Amino acid sequence: MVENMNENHQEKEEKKAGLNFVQQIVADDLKAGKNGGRLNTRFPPEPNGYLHIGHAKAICMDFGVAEMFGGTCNLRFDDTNPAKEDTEYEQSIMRDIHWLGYDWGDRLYYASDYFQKLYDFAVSLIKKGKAYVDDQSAEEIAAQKGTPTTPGQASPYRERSVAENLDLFERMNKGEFEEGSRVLRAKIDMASDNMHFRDPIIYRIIKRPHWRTGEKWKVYPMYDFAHGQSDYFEGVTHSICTLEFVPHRPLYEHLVKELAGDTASEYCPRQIEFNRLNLTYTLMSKRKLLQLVQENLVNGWDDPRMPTLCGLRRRGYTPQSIKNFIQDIGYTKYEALNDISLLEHAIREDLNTNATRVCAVLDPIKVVITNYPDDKEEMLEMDNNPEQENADTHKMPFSREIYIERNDFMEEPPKKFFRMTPGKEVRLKGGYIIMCTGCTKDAEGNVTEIQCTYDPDTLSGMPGSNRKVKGTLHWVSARHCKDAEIRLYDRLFAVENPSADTEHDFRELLNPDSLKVVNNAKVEPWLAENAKAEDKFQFQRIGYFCVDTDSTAKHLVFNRTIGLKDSWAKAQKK
RNA sequence: UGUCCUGUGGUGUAAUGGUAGCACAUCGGAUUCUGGUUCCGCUUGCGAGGGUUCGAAUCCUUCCAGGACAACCA
Repeated sequence: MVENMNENHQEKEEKKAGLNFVQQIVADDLKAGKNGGRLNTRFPPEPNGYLHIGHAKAICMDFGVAEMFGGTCNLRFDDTNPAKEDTEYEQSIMRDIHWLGYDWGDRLYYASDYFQKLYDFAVSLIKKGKAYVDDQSAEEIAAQKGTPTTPGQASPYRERSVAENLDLFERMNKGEFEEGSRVLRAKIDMASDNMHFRDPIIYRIIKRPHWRTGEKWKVYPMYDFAHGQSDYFEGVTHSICTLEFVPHRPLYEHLVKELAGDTASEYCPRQIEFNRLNLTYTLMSKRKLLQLVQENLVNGWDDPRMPTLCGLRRRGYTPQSIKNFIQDIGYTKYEALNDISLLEHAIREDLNTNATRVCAVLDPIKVVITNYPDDKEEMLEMDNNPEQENADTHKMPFSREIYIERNDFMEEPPKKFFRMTPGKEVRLKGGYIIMCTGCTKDAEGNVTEIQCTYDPDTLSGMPGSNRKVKGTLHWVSARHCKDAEIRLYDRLFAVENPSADTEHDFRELLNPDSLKVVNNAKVEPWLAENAKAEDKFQFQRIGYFCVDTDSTAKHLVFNRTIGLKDSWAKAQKK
């Protein structure tokens, strides 16, 4: 009995220890019965751009914590700025969330659905003398705001009468005034230590149709006047966001309390902030990513070099690898810079167990097996995946002439070169052991062809194949192979932390070698029939590759997701 | 020089007053029909000082360092 209790106690301790700080807060709130013991989170993107891996971190938190504790998660489009938003982004956001494997069910919301309620709330604040219309320009208002160390000054319009404020705000929304000529401000405290309390602007005029509400509104609420209230309207209990909103939290709470009034003790949403995702050799700034797209420095939002979810998808990243990576880096309040090798490890790990093995030669050189009959061909059995117990096999043709990788041959090799060189044997993956007998060179001394002989008793699977041979090469049959275009992607930026470099424009820091196109690669013929867009393969001894959306049976296109680790290349660099 | 937040190996992250652990990276070695995978091992850490305590990464305090905040963006 005592032992049991100890075990139970330990289990609880361990469970708590495994939770990140947000999950612990949620667990504590649930245990304390806050908000009736409910858990409701929300993921609130503004539909003004494509989601990137930083958003994936938020999605995994918002949907993940709801999943973990049996709560629900709303998808709410924070569409309070018609100047920047569009349904194109809305659609891509929904697709990417689904791709990651999360679903909001029937809990799809839009801040624009609350425009009337928010307007009414603003009117009620005016009536209570807690909001006023300011006729000053943006510059004047900014000048009066003070600095973090010096208090602000009151606007000359701060003490306008309720009647005048009501009248002006109504007319602002009728379109009687130009954009920028008037704003509605909450009257709070121009001397507050928190800049967000110095009479924040809560409504501005935007005379542009909203993608959902059309011409109905001429005034639109600011983030601070929409977010907390939207959470409140939806019954959100935990409003989880990133660290830059920490200084907004007091205002969030201030306005929610104002809205809830006496009922705030029964239900009140709570904002919790975690660190955003920063990755080496890339950027998360939506503005800068947009610039790369607009200036054609990359080929669109889904360029495989982009940290966007559609880019990562096209690059060959799997949802599971992204989730695993996010799990690995964790959630804290420390603004970390995560090494991209963690992401690379996550996708290698996933693809190692799941990607089908094939042969592809990126830089082909012809090898003639001089003692193999010209009219003969064999279909060899190739393992699809040695990491899986019951993986299938597929056939690959072998014939007298094959291609191997140019750098798998050296006439005068360095030490520990376990590849093809005159007088030495190597094994052809899944095929015969062959011995190099010589090579042909052109006038400049470049090798144009290699000659070998094969040992007929050494086909894979036959008893004679058990001989120890140091090197194993990938290859394709010259007569049967297909041409392919291979896009070799590398890190987008040449420097570890492009955001930290204040001396250079970020565009100067791009990696000039982030894309290399190989047009004359040779791949085994099985791929021509079996490679569909987004399929993932391991090109043996090279790396992981994904069929591009541009690919067709006639013109195969593969994207390199990530290379295999290469300890030989690494050793050569030393 | 205001308010708030944050400092644990190279990077990221555990620890909930009780042996500083894990992952990635690095470097060795073993295995291997992928120089991959797998396996084994090494190196490297609590920002600094003071205090409370039998005992401090953890609590208090001072200092140091980094970051956020002054959009009619979210």
